[in-house]
Amino acid sequence: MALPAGAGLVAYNAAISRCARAGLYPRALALFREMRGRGLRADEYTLPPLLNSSALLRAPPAAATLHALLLRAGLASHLHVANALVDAYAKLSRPGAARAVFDEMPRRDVVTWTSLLTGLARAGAHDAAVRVYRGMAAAGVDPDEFAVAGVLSSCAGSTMLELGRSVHAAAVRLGFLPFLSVGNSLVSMYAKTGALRDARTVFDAMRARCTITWTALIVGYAQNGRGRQSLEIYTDMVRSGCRPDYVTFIGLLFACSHAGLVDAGRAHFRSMVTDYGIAPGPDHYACMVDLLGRAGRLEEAMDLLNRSSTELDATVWKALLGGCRVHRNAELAERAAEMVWRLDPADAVPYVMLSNLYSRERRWGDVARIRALMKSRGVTKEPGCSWVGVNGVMHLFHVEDRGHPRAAEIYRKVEEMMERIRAGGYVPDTDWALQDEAPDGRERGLAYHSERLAVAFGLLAVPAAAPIRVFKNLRVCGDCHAAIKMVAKVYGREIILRDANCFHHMKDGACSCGDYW
DNA sequence: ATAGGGTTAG
Repeated sequence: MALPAGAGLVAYNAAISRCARAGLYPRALALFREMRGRGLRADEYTLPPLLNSSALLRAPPAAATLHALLLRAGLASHLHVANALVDAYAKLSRPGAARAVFDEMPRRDVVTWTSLLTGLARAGAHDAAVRVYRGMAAAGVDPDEFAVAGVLSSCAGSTMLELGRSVHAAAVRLGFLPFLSVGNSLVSMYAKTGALRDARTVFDAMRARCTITWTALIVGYAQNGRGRQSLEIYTDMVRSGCRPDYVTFIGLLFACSHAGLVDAGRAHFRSMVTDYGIAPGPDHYACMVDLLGRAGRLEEAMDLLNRSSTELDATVWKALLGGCRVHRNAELAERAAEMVWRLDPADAVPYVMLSNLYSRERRWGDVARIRALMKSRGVTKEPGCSWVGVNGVMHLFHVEDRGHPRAAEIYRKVEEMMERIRAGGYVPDTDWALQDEAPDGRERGLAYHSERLAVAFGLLAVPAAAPIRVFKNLRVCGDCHAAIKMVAKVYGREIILRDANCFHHMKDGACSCGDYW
């Protein structure tokens, strides 16, 4: 089929490797079948590019077959083969399998550790990834620039600013700053942990920048409520001769969306296609729908979707659902929810969104109906939790959580907070009571949502001069948003709340998100 | 002839 009849093992290995490098993964696997058909056995040079190809093709069966084959061939203890296997499982989002291979290895090097680390990070297991980074150091393996870039990404993902700073210091010491990947992940880490000024400082100090660097900064500014500056940075990027890519436009449209810049968003969407030849993907449509939906242009959003040529995914419809919720369009919301249910039946978001919408409309019968539907379909919502870092220690809170050692004090602080903001004119909005509920499905009051507990603890434990940095795994509840904004004003504190959607820099009673989230 | 990295909305 491809190689001459007498081709030997070395010729096949070389050909397979070339294909894998060139991104011709199916061809690499086909060559392997051909090779086996001719009675040649894979060796330690054959397997790594094959494992890599099957992982990048998202072909778990192929990877599993290769795994079985290398076990039979006695190649499992070969370092490069085992590393490739760890990485393949990591790329296939199977961190458990990657870990199992890792644990069995008689010898590990920095590549082994880094493969596991990035695999965990990719699966969103950032805490585990950080533990791997520490384990590597404990095992006497020095991190290299790959490991540093990877762990910084996990610092960002788990909002560990202090750890991120210490990794930054280590990177300086080890001379890794000139590596683009390290600079890029530093920019992103600082931006994602709300330390935008530090992100900018790193960015300015970088000797070379690439599309990823600029994109990280654009997204960072947008996430921190500085959408207009994101657009200025984009202008600088283009002026500097750097070409935006698919991801850059996601960030850019996201920035337009968060800043409410409808015209700019439309223009950039067009420019992406006409100036850069990038076909809009579902991600871009989701951003555009978000942008138009926020502005109340739900019809235009639907129109855009109807004219789209790509296959739309659940995120697009969830974005539409978000717009419907804000602009209280129940009819369209139901259609959007139907689409999400079709594409991603296990997702709790449409239920929560619809339930919020109905409860704001005081349609309690529909609220009950949605809740029953969710229950009958066995869909469960991820429990909400918030955390706040004090002296490098994360304090985690759930709804009505009394597990913290200082719980009594924290609850007293919440009471005090509520009293003071009521005096300042805050009125509780009980329509949001359904946003966060205990796992047993019982409705709860608003007073002890996890974000309030975390803010109360922040008031107690964070030095007065420092901002209180609170993180939440889901979107902040609307009532908590209003309450915490007022807390920031009444207590004269800066509160930086990062939720699943964006940053909320709250100061003097205002929020950087512009009250849309 | 072989293995690992950084940016990505909701």
